[in-house]
Amino acid sequence: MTRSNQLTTRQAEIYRAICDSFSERGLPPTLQELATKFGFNVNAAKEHVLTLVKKGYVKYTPHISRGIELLQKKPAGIPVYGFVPAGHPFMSQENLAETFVNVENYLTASRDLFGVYVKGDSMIEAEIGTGDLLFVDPKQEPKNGRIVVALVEGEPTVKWFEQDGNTVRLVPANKKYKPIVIDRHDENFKVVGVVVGMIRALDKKRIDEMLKYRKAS
Amino acid sequence: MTRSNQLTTRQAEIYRAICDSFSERGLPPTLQELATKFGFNVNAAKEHVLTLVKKGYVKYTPHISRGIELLQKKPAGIPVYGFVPAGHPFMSQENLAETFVNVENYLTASRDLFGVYVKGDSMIEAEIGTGDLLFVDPKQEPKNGRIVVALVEGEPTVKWFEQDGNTVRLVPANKKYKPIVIDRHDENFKVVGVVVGMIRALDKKRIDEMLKYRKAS
DNA sequence: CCAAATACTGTAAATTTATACAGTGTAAAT
DNA sequence: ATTTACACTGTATAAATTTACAGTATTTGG
Repeated sequence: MTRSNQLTTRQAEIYRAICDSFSERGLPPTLQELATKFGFNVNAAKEHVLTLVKKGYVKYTPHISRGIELLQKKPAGIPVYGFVPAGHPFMSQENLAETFVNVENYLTASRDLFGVYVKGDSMIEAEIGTGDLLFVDPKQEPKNGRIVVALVEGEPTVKWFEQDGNTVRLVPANKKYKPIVIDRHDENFKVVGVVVGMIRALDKKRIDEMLKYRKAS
Repeated sequence: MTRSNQLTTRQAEIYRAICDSFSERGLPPTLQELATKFGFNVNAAKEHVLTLVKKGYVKYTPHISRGIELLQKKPAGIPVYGFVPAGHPFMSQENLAETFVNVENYLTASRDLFGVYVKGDSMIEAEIGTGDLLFVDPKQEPKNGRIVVALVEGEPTVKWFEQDGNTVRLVPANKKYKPIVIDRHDENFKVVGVVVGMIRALDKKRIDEMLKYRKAS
């Protein structure tokens, strides 16, 4: 048997065409479409697809249209390398990536996850600053010590959550500001959700802002 | 005309089913599949899809199988609300979301973006800690003041990048550690890429670790 | 040299899928 | 009161798609 998962030039062309179909139309191609594109017979297309299956590049569900799935989902995420393993973990074969992330499967959260941008410095001691994008899970129960997004008198805020009986304390992570103390059932108070993650663009602008704060403190 | 892009309960069910098909099988459903799933006629399915098109939820390409595309790519992102607008920006109609993020289009980076997990506390003053996932762009030129991932004698590290002529200083964001000073052309030195972003899961474990560091400092 | 893998053609049939046109009944809007 | 939107059924047809089976010619590994 030949080196089992090595693609021939032709097979790589077919594989590439399948990937292109996904990125251009969001759909796998039909066998006919492949055949037309390459100017060969439908059966040739099917054989190629079955070969790609055998070599572990795609999945194929028979008896349905467009039953091709990509197994190495490049378009759905970014390769992630574990940190440290000596040598050159980077830049080598793409295959060495441990996992692929996309936001949803990086965070443990319900389907209703949403994001809010942070404005202000009230959570700076929790390493959250202006421009950061917080991921908020509205289905999760707030617990002591978690960071939550709450509406207080119509105003949204991000704070530490602390509850003692019916008294809730919303504590900012910045000594400049005072905690908000409020009754759990207060009409003007509502926890929107629990912050389960954060993403930050580390471009020049963001870095300069970060340094500015560091110098000031 | 009724409030044009408001979905009825039934329509939302159909829309949900289309989304599910994408996330479970990586494929849009055929009209028949929709019909079977809901126990109605193919034509009912088509009408529903056309309604979703009219209301701006999906795109439909006629005459091909599975010609449904999602327009507001829920499975590829998370709705993001701008922070502040008084009232209840959250919890209301999904439509109010300003944008949808996914990692790739949140960050300005080349296609070869990859991720590495952070281990250790050497970048703690730059608000980067153990467990954070850094996004690294290997195509970007390192410039003074940027955070980079470099290989020094085979060991990968995350540091501030400072260059003066041929001398490169890799500065840790933690007073406990000393900068690494090295020649730009040194064989044992290589910049792997520039850190362009970061994502952090803010679960219980991560928060506890953050608090531990805060107390210690 | 021979077997296996590669890369196809060709015809035909079976299925799946989309479309077309004609209806039905209910509820909400004007 | 009437129109419109909604949510369907039913039958029929056409087109797209997959599958099945039978070949051909070339290259590659042992």
